[in-house]
Amino acid sequence: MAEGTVAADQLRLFIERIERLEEEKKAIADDVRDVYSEAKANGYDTKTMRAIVRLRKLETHTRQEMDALLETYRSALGLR
Amino acid sequence: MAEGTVAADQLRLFIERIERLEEEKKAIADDVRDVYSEAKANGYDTKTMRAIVRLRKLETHTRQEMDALLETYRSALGLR
Amino acid sequence: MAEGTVAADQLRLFIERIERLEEEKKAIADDVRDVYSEAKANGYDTKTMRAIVRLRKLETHTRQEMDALLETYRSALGLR
Amino acid sequence: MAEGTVAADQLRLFIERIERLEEEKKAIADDVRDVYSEAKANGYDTKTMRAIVRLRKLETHTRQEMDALLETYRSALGLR
DNA sequence: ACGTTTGCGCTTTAGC
DNA sequence: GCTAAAGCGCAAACGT
Repeated sequence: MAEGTVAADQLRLFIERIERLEEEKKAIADDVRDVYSEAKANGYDTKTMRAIVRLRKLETHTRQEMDALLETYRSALGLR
Repeated sequence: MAEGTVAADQLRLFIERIERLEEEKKAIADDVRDVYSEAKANGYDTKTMRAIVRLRKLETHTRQEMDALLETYRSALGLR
Repeated sequence: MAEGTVAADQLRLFIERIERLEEEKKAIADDVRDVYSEAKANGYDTKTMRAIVRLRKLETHTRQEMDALLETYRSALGLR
Repeated sequence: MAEGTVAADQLRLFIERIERLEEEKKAIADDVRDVYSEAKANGYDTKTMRAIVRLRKLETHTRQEMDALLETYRSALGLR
């Protein structure tokens, strides 16, 4: 079998793995939508919920960034 | 137990389900990145690969639209 | 003068306004780079500085998001 | 006054200069958005406009690369 | 100087 | 239909 074919097959496999993963990702995104719909059906305000999720994510990021900054300080000051 | 507490618990569960799903989604996105990295390590150009994935997605979408249109025609014409 | 020409002139003016603004934006981005360079020349660690700027921006966003969420609560509960 | 304080003050000034510049940058980005909105209100398709701006920027960039190459040749040949 | 990695801006999509 | 947020691609910045 020619080398070109091997390479083409390998590339094809990479592409297919990516496409499979992206399908999974989309499926999960749909699940998220479903949860919001279910919450809405139970009388919750989705706009508020989205704001809460966003805020909590932001707080997590801030916390992680603070830790990272501390690490950066240590490195910059040569502490260990 | 007060109704407010029940509602708060339920809301909390919805939020947690969403956050869990978003973590899964992020994990898959990371996997996609890994596949691109692996492909790059095997000598493939990731930018081109991304273009291919995008194109194939578009073609899939176009194909689905064509199928939908065909269905519409069938229904309109009473064919089955 | 034809209408088509008028429209073309108007579009051209919009495009040029945008391009002018984008040049200004780029100039400011260059200024930011210069400040980092100057700080580096004064012995400061730019990586740490960037982390600080990023953290402060994140904290500002978190604060704004908290305010927005509070507003959303008020609206959702019909408070005013 | 301690040296540490001086350094802290100087660092603080650098950070504030950067933050001020980034605010200006954001203000200009908002102006750009406004121009697109105004163009849209006048019946123009913003997506197409963005494509035009992108294309012209690319052409400018290509032109600059050509100029730079010419300069390189001049230097290499000792022409002036 | 180059390659890798991360941050930033843009585009597109989803919600209202 | 418009506004806003999420995802993606690119480019600059860091480390080797």
